[in-house]
Amino acid sequence: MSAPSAAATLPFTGEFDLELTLTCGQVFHWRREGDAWLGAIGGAPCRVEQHGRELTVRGIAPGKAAHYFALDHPLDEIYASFPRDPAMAAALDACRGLRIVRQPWWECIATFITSAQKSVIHIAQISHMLRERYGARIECDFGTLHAYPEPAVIAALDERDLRACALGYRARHLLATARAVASGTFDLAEVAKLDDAAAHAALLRLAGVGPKVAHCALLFGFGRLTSFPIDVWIERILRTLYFAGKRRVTAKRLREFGAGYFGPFGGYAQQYLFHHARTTWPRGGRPALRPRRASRSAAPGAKAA
DNA sequence: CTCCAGGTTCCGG
DNA sequence: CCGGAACATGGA
Repeated sequence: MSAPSAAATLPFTGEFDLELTLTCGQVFHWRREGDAWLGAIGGAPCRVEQHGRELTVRGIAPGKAAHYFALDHPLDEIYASFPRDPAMAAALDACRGLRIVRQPWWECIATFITSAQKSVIHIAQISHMLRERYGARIECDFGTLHAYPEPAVIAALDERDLRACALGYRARHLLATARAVASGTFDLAEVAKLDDAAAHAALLRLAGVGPKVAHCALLFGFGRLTSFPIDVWIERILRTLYFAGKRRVTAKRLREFGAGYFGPFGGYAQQYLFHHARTTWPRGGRPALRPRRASRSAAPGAKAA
């Protein structure tokens, strides 16, 4: 029952960079096929393609795609809210058009539980393996996709099944959280009703969800754009660029700084800083002493409005 | 081989 | 509240 899907054009105001949005480390299952990107949005298939300001989607209702890609986020206002400092300016310059998408709650939480101490590419491998083995198959005219496995499906598995997906010690956490959600002991819809602080506190009750993963879930799943996840990269960035020379900067201090300095859209600022550093700093992490000047500065402006 | 990866949990000061 | 150790696995 896969009728050829019609292509729809998604209008958007401001800037949008599809590739950046899908490869910046907020979501891990999209795959490139030629000029297009294929991925499931919840249980719906999506094929999306961008050529400049022309954004076309197939397989899913245009409105749902627009919501997922957060084409309504006011990027101009968001950028204007960023602090004006050299590090932020460089990150913004490198990441214009990156949007924080609205991931389904469960798959966002589950994915970030599996992300602990894993590289971005490995997180993607785990996500694909879980989807292919246990997720619902989605047949469509541009191929076969896989939804993220429902809580009840994972809840019914054995821990060894999950370890076979390269989850390591995270298997126990994902299993326990899946069971809590599947049984109704933990209600994600209730979390969505809470304010940021209460929602964060509630998520901490889930196995494998600590402060960082809870912030990722709030930012990438629940649309709480102020959430400021602090991972190893952000910690390096803050210590190196914002607390240079200061010794014994406590984790608490970094949290407070991150939650305040970057403003009401701190989550956006965080993602821009994260992606910029991760793609320009050497692995293991310090900025190049002589930051390589952007050799070609023409590209970013070309597709921008 | 060693080091590191979008951390969390548990345990002693 | 803070610092350390254990926890799995694969890529660079």
